[in-house]
Amino acid sequence: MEDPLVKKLSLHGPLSSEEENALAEAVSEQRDIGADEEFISEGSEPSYSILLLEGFAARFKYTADGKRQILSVHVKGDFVDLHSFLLQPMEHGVFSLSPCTLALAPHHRIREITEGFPHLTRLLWHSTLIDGAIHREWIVNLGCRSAVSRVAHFLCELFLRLRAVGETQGRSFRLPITQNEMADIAGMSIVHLNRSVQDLRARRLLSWRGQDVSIDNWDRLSALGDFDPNYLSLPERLIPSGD
Amino acid sequence: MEDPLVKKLSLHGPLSSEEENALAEAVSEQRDIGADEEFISEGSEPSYSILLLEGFAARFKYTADGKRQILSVHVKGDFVDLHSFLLQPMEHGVFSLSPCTLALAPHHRIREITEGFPHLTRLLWHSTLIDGAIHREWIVNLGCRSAVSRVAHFLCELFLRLRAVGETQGRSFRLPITQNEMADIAGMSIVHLNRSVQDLRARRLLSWRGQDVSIDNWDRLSALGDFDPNYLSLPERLIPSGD
DNA sequence: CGCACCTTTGACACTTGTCAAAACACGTGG
DNA sequence: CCACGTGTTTTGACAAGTGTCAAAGGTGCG
Repeated sequence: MEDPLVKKLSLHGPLSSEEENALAEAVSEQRDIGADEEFISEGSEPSYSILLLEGFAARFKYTADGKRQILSVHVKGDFVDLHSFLLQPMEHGVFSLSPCTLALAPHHRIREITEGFPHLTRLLWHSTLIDGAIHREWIVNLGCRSAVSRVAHFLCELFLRLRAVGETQGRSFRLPITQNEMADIAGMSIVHLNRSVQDLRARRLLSWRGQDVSIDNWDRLSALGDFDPNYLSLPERLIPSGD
Repeated sequence: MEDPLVKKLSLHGPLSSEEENALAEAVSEQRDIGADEEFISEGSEPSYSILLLEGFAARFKYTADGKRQILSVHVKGDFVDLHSFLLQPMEHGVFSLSPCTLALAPHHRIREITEGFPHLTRLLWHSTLIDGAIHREWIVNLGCRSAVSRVAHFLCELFLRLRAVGETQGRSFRLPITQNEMADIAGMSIVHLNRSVQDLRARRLLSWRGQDVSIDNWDRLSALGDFDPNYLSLPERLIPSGD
């Protein structure tokens, strides 16, 4: 199937046709939205989880003094809030970084999966665990690494995750986020982020103009970002070697 | 029952006696260890998950240049690595902050639960989702908050989590961690951490001598730490009001 | 063509890290 | 019971990293 969710879950083992059906039936309606729309709000209690079919989205949270932290960035095939099935109310919001196509998976359908499809349930659970592993890596990123390293690390991560869903061309990909948003990802001011990006350009590790990012030297960029892809649980073949 | 896991999972709804039995049978052997032992290593592929029956433990990860980040702190009743059931190999280590009593839950037993006990499966899944919510809050902590706030926030969190398992006395609790470890939690140097703690003391929000912590003014400490307990999914009655 | 938003620059303040040493606490052996 | 040694906490002085403010350039779209 061309279903991006099926494609993603079966990365870690094949699905039976009953399971594929159950997944297909889990998704009810589909919705298109523009860029920069907050489509899930902190404090809400959604009755469905949202799967990203197209575009980029991000989880976020504001502090009392108005600073925004981006908690995760999501791409095609990601559930942006599968955890809302069991964890209510939402303790963060979700907004679109670009125009997006969303698919809604009502919680009662997911519940039915947990009642009748143990293997599929484990796969869904697994996908939330990878979320957790990525969170942990971000904690290291924010807690231990310098500004330039944080940016490098994030770009390496996103490159691989986009590659896993076929959204890269060679060492390039489309990244529809502003430097303001990137600053909220990397936990720094926009001015300092800008200087960090320029640093990466000056080192000839990266090109980034508008929405087009190109990694000019994977080995040095990933070394600078202290990037070890293990936490993403991706197949070996997706990880660049050499260059 | 006095089983801390049962106690914790049933915070979010009662367990049937079949479910309690299945849980009791999921735990095979029990083990005591000393302080400061790395009992799960990064890269290992454990065949069981570990439940903390007594003591304090922490997940951690080292960067290439030797900095350690603590990813989470665990207390009585926590699974320190339930995710290792589905996520292998470990992308972080786990070590004891104090002497601990551990219970081992072989993965094949957990798998049996997922085959026959959907409700219990959802509860276990739920507990890993709370882990994720805590990770997200730590991301905000490291990304957005000042040094003093980060420390205040962590202490508020731990106080409530300890309270939920009956490990507090009034506004006090035992915290068997060194300032070195606290620095690796809050993502800062030990010197700066020490000055932040002294700042909290000078403001009369906190007493912390040796392993004894006492929160002297909950309202002001939680305000300073920008602490909103929602993400912990704890019952309302555990949250202090006034003072 | 002009407006709105995004990126880039410069100057400066402030937070946090580093290094090195002193003070303190605690457990062990004499 | 005291002396000693090890690890932890605390200090001081200074360096480095990052944030803030304000303004100038760019870019793309209506």
